Amino acid sequence: MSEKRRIIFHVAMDHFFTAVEEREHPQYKGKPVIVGADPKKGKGFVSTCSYEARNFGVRSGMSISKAWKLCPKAIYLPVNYELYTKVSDEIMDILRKHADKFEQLDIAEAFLDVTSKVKDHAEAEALARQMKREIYERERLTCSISIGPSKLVAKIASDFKKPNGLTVVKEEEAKGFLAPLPVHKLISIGRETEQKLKSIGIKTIGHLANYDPNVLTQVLGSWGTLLYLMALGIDSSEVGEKSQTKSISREITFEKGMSNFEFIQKALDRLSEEVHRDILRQNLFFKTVTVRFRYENLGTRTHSKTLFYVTNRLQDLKKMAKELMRVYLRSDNKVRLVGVKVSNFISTEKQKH
DNA sequence: TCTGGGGTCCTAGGACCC
DNA sequence: TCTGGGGTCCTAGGACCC
Repeated sequence: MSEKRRIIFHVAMDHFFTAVEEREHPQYKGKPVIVGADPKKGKGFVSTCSYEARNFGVRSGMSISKAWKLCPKAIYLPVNYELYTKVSDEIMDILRKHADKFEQLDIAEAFLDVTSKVKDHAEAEALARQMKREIYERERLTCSISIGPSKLVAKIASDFKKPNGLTVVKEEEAKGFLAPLPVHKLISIGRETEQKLKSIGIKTIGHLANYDPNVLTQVLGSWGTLLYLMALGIDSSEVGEKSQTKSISREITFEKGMSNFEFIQKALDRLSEEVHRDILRQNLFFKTVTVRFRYENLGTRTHSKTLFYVTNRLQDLKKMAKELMRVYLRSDNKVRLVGVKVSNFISTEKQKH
């Protein structure tokens, strides 16, 4: 008996933040809209931009000052997370009810396993269209859906037709579909790995798929094998709800390097308070505290300490952060960034047992 | 080219236990 | 005391993602 082929959807809302803003303010439609940091302050990033803004060369992730240079006439808006989260929750509810298994990736993206809901690709396409229709009717927003045999293929395919796109890649087409694409399209291949692969002559996913996996392992360590499988389109990872929170952190970058001990201490206190609020909200108890310093000349250092008990108390967090700072902070170098992180959680759920 | 901030996962050595 | 092997936890750093 052969395993039933999986049918996986990747759903991505089209330029989500600006689309919501345009819906709320119809007068913005057809104009370049940029959601992100305040360009007057010159610091920070473009979070999302409309297609009209993209025509000026603006991209998400770009520094806001660069966006300002490219398109000073654009409508610049701050990020209204509360609103976007509310809209996102509604959309995710629509998607969830069509899926056997559901996994939200971020505020605007999700994976669905719909294997038992459809009997072939024609039905899968019809389902995708129906979902698009429901989302549009309820929220007046469009999305792009890609259908694939795995999360890997569906996610990569979602770049192909945007906005309001629908892309299908069948299992037998997966290898050929991936082959001509550059390796960085594979998730977890960034700058570093791309360079390493380039140095042994690998530029496309097809090159990777035809390479000797032994050599890949020598160059990249144990996950060379994993990459090789990905290049062949093989990905058996399941669609599933996100696992529990592993860490909570806050950090802040100063305008200039600081050496004033008290100033840094105060910043750490404030960050600890913010982290603590999150801990209470999520009902978590932590064991490990990490502080992070970015120095002007030394790069970034992290220092952590693990308690032999769990706690959720602000005073414990502040005390540990302060201790780590006392022991490790280099007084001979100016600090550009400080951060506080807690991890090693025990949830209250588990504690009941 | 390092612009910010929030995460996840992996590696590797050392401590410690059996 | 170091002879092996295996496992887990702690700490630090790095790559990568959105």
